[in-house]
Amino acid sequence: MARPRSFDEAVVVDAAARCFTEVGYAATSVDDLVGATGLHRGSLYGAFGSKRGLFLAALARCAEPTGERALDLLLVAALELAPHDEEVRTAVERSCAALGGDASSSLGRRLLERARVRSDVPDSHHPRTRRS
Amino acid sequence: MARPRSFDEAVVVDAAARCFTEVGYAATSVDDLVGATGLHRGSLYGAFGSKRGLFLAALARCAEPTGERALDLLLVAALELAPHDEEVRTAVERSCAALGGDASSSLGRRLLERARVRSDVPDSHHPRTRRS
DNA sequence: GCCGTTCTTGACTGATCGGTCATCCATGAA
DNA sequence: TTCATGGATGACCGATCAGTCAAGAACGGC
Repeated sequence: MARPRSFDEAVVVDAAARCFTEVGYAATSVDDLVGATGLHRGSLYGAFGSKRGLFLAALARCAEPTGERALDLLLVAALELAPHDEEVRTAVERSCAALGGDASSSLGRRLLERARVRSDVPDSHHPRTRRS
Repeated sequence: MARPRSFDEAVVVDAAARCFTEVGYAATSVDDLVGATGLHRGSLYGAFGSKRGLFLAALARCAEPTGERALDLLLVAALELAPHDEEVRTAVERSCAALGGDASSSLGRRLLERARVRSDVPDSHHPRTRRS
């Protein structure tokens, strides 16, 4: 009994995740999320409680981080929220464990790739090394 | 001729950098910067033009990134601004070059350290490995 | 039909945002 | 002593922020 939800939670959370990864957590406004998800503020708050709640939902969906987007969300979580948010920190820890021992280098590589910074010497470890 | 500056620009920029690294760029308000630097808004804007200008000044001071704080500022720059800000991207690139070929792993390691995420298995690669 | 429950809608709030500006003040030159 | 210059001050601005809520709508049960 009661009115059913008119949206697919997974689709909404994915749209939100796209926002968060695009410009970061703090720079994403609830109006942005409203626009991206198609939901109205009330529904968004009814379903997720807060901007942070929606972010946590998105983060929970990359417990097994696969693909760039998941890695980007992990970056945002680790840099913007984890240092001052225990719950986010725990979620990040879990995702990193799933990434294996080289989590930090995967994240570092993706960080610079996302920033479009060319600094990772692609196939040699020393600038000195010459390749034909 | 004219009134001399009453503040040391280096000190002000360092104080600002501390803010930015503490909570990130977007989450740092100009009021925070006013509080941390001791300057008034007008002076801050007179000297640096904008919040972004102050950030750029801070970033320029870690062209040779030494220490955690410089690395943290680099992280913030790379994640929050570089993807959509050409000038920041260039500055990050320069600093990364100074970091050498393992810039991405240094940043990745520091990212998780700062987030207080224990995921870098310190002296074994597999969780299976037992330690006495 | 009617009711209880849950979801939807969007107007609304007070707080805070980055940035501006008129006014005042300290200085060195004349 | 007067003046031009540029820094200091803090009140002020419109825009935007995250979050709330009263009203209406869609359902299942009866």
